Amino acid sequence: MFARKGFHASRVGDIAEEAGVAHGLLYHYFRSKEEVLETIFRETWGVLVVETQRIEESGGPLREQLRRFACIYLGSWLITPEAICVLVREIARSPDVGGRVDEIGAVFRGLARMIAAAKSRGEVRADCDPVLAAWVVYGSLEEILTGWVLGQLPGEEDDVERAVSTVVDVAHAGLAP
Amino acid sequence: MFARKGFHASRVGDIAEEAGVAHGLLYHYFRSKEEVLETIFRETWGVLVVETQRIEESGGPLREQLRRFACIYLGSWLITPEAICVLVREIARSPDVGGRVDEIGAVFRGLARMIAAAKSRGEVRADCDPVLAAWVVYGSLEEILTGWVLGQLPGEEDDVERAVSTVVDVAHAGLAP
Amino acid sequence: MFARKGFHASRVGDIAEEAGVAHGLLYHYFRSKEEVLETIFRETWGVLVVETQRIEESGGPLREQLRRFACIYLGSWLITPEAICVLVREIARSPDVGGRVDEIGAVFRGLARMIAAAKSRGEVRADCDPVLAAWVVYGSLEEILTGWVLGQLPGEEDDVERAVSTVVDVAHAGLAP
Amino acid sequence: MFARKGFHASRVGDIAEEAGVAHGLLYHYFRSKEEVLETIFRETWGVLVVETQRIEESGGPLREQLRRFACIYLGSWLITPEAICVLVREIARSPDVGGRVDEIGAVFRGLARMIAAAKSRGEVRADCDPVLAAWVVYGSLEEILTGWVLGQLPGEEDDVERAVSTVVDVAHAGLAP
DNA sequence: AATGAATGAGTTTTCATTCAT
DNA sequence: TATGAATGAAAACTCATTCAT
Repeated sequence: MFARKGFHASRVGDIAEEAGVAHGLLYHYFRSKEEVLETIFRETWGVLVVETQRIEESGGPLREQLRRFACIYLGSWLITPEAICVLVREIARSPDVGGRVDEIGAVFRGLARMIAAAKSRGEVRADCDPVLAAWVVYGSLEEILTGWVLGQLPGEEDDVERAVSTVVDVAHAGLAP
Repeated sequence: MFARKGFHASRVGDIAEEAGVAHGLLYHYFRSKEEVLETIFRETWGVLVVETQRIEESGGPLREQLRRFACIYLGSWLITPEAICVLVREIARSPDVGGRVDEIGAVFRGLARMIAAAKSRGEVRADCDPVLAAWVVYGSLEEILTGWVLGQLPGEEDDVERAVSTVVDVAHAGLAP
Repeated sequence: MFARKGFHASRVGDIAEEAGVAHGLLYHYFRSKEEVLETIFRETWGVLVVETQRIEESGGPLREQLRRFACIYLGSWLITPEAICVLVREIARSPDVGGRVDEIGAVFRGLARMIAAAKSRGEVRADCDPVLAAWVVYGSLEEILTGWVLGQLPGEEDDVERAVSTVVDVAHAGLAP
Repeated sequence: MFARKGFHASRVGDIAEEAGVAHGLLYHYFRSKEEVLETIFRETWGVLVVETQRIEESGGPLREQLRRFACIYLGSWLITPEAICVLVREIARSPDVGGRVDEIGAVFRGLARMIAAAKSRGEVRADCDPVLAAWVVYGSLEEILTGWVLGQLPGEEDDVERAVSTVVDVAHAGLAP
């Protein structure tokens, strides 16, 4: 529902109808409509957080890490496009991100640490701020997701692969000394 | 109002109060609350569209064009931060972008044309898709704006300059052959 | 405006626009929108009141009086159809007739007196209540006007003549001893 | 509520209060305030339509049919005076009859057919147009209802009987050859 | 006489949420 | 678990009316 109509335009009744239950029942499982969104966010984003950690911990050359990160991130479009819709449109920049900023930050910080580590290994230019670089890389990925969500960019399986390569190529070459 | 509380949380009465008039008067000048947002979008985005065109037409090396583009785009944060807030949070990815997708697309297409032209001049790698590259570059910029809007990234004058340099460096090096 | 859209659906601005002036000017000539309706009523109805009095005073056989009454009443459709629209739809039975009931009553009482007088001359059945009869006659006329107003009955010039004859014939024969 | 204050002056809250529920509940059962009126109309008018058909089908001399019609019609004043108020004041001639004109027309056409049939049996004058005659008869009835609704005419039980007799006498004698 | 910006009371309608069953 | 009638706060929007100019 949220993916299709957006959070505000989706009525609790719509959600319940989609689920095939009476709307009252929704309140057995969620405290509020907001909590439904919250749940979608946590379930979707949680995966990305965990994967990001795993990538960070597993080490390896930056290029490889970036590739795995981009794969997870952009690849989720093929697995759960509706969740990505909600993430992109309702969460990432909503005026209510407030409460979620920490969990989102976790991914950013992980990415920044990877870049910082790579920098200390000499894989990244000395004049490059890892934090800013993390935002640049993340922004590239999110924008491409947005293009898919809005139907502005073709988002079939091989488009996803091409997008991964493009982002990784640009980011890697862009950061390299 | 929209910058501070978001579109949905802003009541028409709030807007009118901020403007120091009765809420009824708002309907002399705008057909609806939605149209107020629409107007903010057009006035803010229009500038970017025009500037993008100008940059495209003036030619020059890609690096220079990217720098000017990033300056305009990120620089607007220092000039009209509230308009940027609204752009980032209420417009770029709202479920109602629908009607505005064309005007937004104009900037993307301009950027893509610049990259394509540079590619034909040999300034860009042969295996690089200008359209995807445009999304990558644009995403980098918008994400940084988002960081500022959400207060996650310091956005003072010299931060802006650094951001411009970072994005331009990464993009240029990332796209170069 | 009232004839076309009805009192409630007509905005003061519509009326002013139709008149080719700014809506503020309306309040130089009328105290309120309601007073515009009031004025239409008085100007239209006043004629009928006067004519009814004249018919009553001039005497003559009932049939002749009925004919003149029906002519005035139904004939006004050809002269001022819009005023009749307003009369039929906005005034005669509106929940606000309250204040106008007296002026409307004047016509009814005149008609009833004519019938009573005719009865005393032996032109009307002895078991006939002149007041009820007046309502019957008046109702016949108003219903036909209504038919024209609603476009349910053809209301061209000769239809009006036929209607006059029909009502007069039925009423006269219906009341005669 | 509508009978007492009229459609426009009745607020949704009034109706709900009268019904002893919260105003929001009204929208569970009706799509809008307008639909409440619509429902009253259908429920009230439907009875008259059915009865009119029955009278038409049962045949018999015109005088008898007119009497039954008048009884149903005027008699409803004693049974559901409030519904009649609404019918007379809010529906019969409102600027929005538009959508109801067909259902109202059904009664008119039935009445006209009865008169036409009587004419073919020689019970009605040859120069009488059944359609116009139907409007005349119907108008007589509705005007008397209006008199009761507006409190201009006494509407007790025996007044109703007298009114029936008066209308039937006038109509029958008025139409007879 | 004329304008139209400005006012703000008033009204319908929506919809998340509750809760008796 | 499950229902859906019931609630009522909230909000957008309308429009008659005023009044400075």
